[in-house]
Amino acid sequence: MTVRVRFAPSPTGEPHIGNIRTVVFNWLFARKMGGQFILRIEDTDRVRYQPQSIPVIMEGLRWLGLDWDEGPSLEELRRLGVEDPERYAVGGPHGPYVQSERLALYKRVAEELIERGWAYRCNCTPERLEQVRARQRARKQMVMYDRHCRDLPPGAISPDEPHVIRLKVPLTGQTVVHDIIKGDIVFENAGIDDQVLLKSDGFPTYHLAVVVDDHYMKITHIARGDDWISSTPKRILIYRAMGWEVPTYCHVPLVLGEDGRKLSKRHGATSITEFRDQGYLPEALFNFLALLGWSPGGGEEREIFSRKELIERFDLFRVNRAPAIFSYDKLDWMNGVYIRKLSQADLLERLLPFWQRAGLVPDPCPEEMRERLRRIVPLVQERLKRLDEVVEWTAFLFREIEAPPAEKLVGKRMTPEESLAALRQARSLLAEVEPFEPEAMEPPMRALAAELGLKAGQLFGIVRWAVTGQKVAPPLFGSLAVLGRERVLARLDAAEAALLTR
RNA sequence: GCCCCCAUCGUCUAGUCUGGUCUAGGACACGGGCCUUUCAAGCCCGCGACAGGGGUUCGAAUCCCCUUGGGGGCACCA
Repeated sequence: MTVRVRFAPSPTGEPHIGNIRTVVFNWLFARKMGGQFILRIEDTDRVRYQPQSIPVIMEGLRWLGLDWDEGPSLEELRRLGVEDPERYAVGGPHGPYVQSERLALYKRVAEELIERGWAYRCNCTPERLEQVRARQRARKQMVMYDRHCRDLPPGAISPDEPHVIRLKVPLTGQTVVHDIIKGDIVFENAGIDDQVLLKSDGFPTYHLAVVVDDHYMKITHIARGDDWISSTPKRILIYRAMGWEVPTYCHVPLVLGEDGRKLSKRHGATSITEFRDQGYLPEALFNFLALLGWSPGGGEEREIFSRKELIERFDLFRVNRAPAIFSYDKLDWMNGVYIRKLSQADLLERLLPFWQRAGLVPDPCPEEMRERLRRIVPLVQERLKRLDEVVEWTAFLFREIEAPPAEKLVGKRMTPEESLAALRQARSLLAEVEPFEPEAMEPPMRALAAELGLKAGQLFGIVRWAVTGQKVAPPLFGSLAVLGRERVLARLDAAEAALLTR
């Protein structure tokens, strides 16, 4: 039997990185087992429905390299109003892959459940239900439906009047969830609510839709967050009632924020889009996510794995039982590792949009500008943890700077007069040196420092402040060369003036 | 309130199933040093954990029980 897993997002907003981590596990498992990974859109919540989030979800998956083998077809995406539907259309033999297109199927199953004695119609008003719950809360009882309509005679509620269909959960006995990560989990049926399966608007609830779709789409393994554990028995009951085979459950622990609480906005980036816009590389994020709650074991002490290596090593059964905290620090480190591994040409392409968005480089980028960028890349490559940092590292190379305050132009353990003299000497040296390249500049500049009785760092520090306007900057001579002699001399002159008028 | 899950350095984890090789290994972060034109990168060193208590056993991080702590769920949301 071939392994089939799915990601079934609800289009109610941007996918959360914790869910994406679970998607990574699903995808890895499918690829490892030579199975299929299916994308299904669960748009049964018409209240929270946000159609724009559908392409955002798909774009995020694409960006992270999580390709799906079956998913919404061209026609389905068109009907959803997705822009550029050709880009995401996949289709497949078990469609439609959008739940709002499968309503007749859910209704049929719900009616069959009634016929089989496993469900019943209920026309309790939301007001009454709220009263029941309030009373239960006040008495500190378990909050659940009081089964008011459960034993009404058949036909008491007409199929034509507004009503919902509820699951008729056995009053006694136990339901066991066999979970490959947690083991067997036993639930008393008496504690399971008579869940609504079909809403009065004709849409199914998640519990019905997910079972029906997983069954007809032949899903074999369900790996999802363990916040779903307590509702799993309801679904097992539906499988049994319909005589369907129950898939294998793998409840993976949640991803928490750095304060140990459920990861949310206040912890930092939580959606794929944000991670992309902050300059995380998809391959780094993928590597990091794969290792969040799972590790290859076997004495393996590496942390950096290619996509191929992760597929080879991945094992759903080895996923950790305890929840993991998302560490932005470690992700930053790993992203830096991946940035350093990039070829200069590749890094340039990835940096370009960040420069352009900051308005430092025009879009499209002219060829002579590209030539300059090629010389900048090696200056910053080993300093970046995130691509967006390139803007602050290199802005001084693109824009005019303000002359730094005089006190910054005084070298360590030097007087203003000594600094001024050093600046002038450096200026005349840099005015003459030929060619205006690091290899030609550095030796005479070092000689100059020695001549003035200065450490190289003292002299270079003054020039750095004068030319970059910053204490910290990319390597000095590489920066000077990129800037060009003319602008360097102008900035040195401005610095000299600042020092004189202090 | 009820139900469920979980528990190794601050964090991610190896080791747990198949007790001894664990005076518990690696990585991030942190502290120190080397290198060095700043910052990085790199290299070296250091700090740092089996939640607590009972068992079982010759022997427990590993098996069992209790306590504590953390997390999740209890909708005509997913």
